[in-house]
Amino acid sequence: MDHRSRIVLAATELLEASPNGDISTRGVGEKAGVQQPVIYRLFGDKDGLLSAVVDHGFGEYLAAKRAAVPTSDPVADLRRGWEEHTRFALEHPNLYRLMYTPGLASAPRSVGEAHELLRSVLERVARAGRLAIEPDRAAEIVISANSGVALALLTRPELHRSVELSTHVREIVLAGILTPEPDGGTPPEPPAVPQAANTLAALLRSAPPESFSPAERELLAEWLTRLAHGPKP
Amino acid sequence: MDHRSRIVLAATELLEASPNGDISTRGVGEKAGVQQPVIYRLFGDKDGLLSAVVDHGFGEYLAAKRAAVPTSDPVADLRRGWEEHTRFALEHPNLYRLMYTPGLASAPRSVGEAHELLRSVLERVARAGRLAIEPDRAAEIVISANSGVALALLTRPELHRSVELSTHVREIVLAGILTPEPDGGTPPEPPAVPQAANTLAALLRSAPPESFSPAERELLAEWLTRLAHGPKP
DNA sequence: GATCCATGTTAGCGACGATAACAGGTCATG
DNA sequence: CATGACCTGTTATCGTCGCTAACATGGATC
Repeated sequence: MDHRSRIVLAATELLEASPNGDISTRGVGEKAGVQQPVIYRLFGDKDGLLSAVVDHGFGEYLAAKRAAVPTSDPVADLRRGWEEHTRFALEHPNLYRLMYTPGLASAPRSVGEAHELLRSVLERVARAGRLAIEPDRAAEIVISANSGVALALLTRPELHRSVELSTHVREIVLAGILTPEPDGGTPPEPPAVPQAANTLAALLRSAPPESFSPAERELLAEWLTRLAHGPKP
Repeated sequence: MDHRSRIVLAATELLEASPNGDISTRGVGEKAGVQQPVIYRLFGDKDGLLSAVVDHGFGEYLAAKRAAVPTSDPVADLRRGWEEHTRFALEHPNLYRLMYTPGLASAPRSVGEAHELLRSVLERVARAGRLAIEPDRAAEIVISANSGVALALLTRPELHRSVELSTHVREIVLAGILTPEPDGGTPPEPPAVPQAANTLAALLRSAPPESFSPAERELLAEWLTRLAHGPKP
């Protein structure tokens, strides 16, 4: 196998296994069976190596995404792309941090490609008459929100890496950039129960009703939370 | 001045002036007129020093924010908080990256405080009847989107650090978590507990929640009528 | 006055990113 | 065939980093 490939592979494995998200060129050289200065001859400096690692790992993800994209429903493609983005971040946290966090001098090529891919999907959405704003701006909005959610899930483990938050933000953002779905008849009135339950819950939190025992208050709060979450769960 | 304060101050200045967002304990010691091991005696390790720096810088920002918050319009407060958050990130990129990027072992105290502050604003929004979802979830959504936009502005300078993108995403997110504005001549009367309970009770009568057993529904209805009758039992 | 603890200093360890200087091999050109 | 340019890899080393052990000092406590 190529020296370059062996180095990138070793660096990738070390990076994925690294607890602090960093690697050392010496460690990479040892694992790849190569002396350290070879890395500097091939990649220039450590940033070059990391860029190559990102391009390698994210390139595979991009290839898979590019191969599966052409559905007849561009909005569904957009939703799937968002979810895959989030999943990739959770599965490769160190790699993802290198891509969507300031610090790396030269932004890897893959990030630009991902942006381009998203823009092409949004172009198709626009051609289907479903996009309310220009695709460039929409791409920036989607990327910002999606990477924000992904980084938040990585940074704060108390969110228990739930994907719910990701889909929730996704739907909010899509509702903000898409035109209303052309489904037949009357547009479905948003259910008022969750909002009413939510308002009452907030009021009760600020002024606990004295006519209720603590246990009653707790049970009532639980029920209101359930109602605020909507009819499905 | 205190040794500790001098060190934090020197570290802050070095961090703000650092091109790669990193500092060295030796440089901090030299600038503060203090030997290097003093830093380790006072802060434990480098992460401790950086946490202290973040708590110092962001603490001032939080204090200013906390002092100015209590407006009568919580939604306006929410908008202003978003914009201040974005502005802080653009003005202190290195500090901001330490806070909202995975890597620091112990998340600084300030981040939790900021989250708490946002949640209290959202509680007020909910009590005004303007929040469509529960405040905890809303806080996670707002933080994710806001930090996502801020980090995107920092990471990709081709967005020319425009604040337009920030306000655009802000309005999309707010539209997704707020109830439609009660536009019209009447001032937005904040609903009281009896009224909110009455509204919810009526809604539940017209659409009984399937996730509740008949007995639960009945007890909930009783409680809501009790709340609708006012504080006197 | 002896003791102890908090604080500060000196010196140094091991690991890091990066580079200079050199060695071998390939290949086109004379 | 011989020679020099060139690509590739090695050895050795530099300066810096985070961090710590060992020692020194000063003031409070009993």
